[in-house]
Amino acid sequence: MKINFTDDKLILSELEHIDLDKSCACGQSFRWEKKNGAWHCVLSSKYVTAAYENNMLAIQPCMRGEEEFYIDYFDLNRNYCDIERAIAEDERISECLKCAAGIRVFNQEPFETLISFIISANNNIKRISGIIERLCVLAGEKIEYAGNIKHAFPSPKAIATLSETELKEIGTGYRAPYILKTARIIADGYNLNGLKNMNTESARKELLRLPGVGPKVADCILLFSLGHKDAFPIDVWIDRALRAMFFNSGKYTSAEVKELIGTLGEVSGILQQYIFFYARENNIKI
DNA sequence: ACCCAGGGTGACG
DNA sequence: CGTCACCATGGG
Repeated sequence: MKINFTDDKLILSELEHIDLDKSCACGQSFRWEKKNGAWHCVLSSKYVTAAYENNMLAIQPCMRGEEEFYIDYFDLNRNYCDIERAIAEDERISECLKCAAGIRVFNQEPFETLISFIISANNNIKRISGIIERLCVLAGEKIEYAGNIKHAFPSPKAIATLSETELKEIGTGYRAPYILKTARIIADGYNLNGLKNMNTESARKELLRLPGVGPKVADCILLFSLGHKDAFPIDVWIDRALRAMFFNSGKYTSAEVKELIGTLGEVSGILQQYIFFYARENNIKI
């Protein structure tokens, strides 16, 4: 990877193949928005745009000294060639590469990921995105850049001080009390970042104590924001994919799937993203 | 009208 | 430990 700057633009070149469109739209993050050729988002209270062309990733605005944040966010220090080679060599999942090659698992902000995936429960990606956008408009700081306006994801305190009625009015439904209770716990000083330094199982047990966080949501938070790439979220799509690809379209026990995930290695959660993308792209049904 | 979506909770065995 | 009704909402 080569790092260059022109004015307020960071240009990363000599990257392995990365598919920014798939990565931003695959359902790991709900806030990236594509506007005339570039992806727009607010990360750590800053407006940012990202565009990929000619094998170069351009991030703007980004000043010298800020590049490490984005290199980490897009997981650019990880060798995805090795990961895709491992997938290619596993006949059970190699098919996923046809459509999912280039996917990257972002390293997102823990609180935003926590609340976002509480909202995701028994919901669909389009509606999740809409709810989160309304939540940001309702309680997030307005951020402007070059004539563009977006709202930052609200702080724990900003959500904790909302009313349950306000949360229901933006479409959160029965999840409103979960969002409120969990935001209050975080605003009260709970150290989410501390979970990065624990082993995956311990961090998972901690997350499961938060209202609205069950096994699947916990695994998403671990994988997408706490650096635990061995967390393997199983939603309805992955459930179908696992049955189709590993269990001859039949049922599996928790012990069997745990064993399977173990065989997929230390970054099984990243492989999960390739499988998830494939399952949705092909609308697999059992 | 019915089914589904990046499921969690609580009750019950 | 596993199962299951119930939970809001909007799109297919």
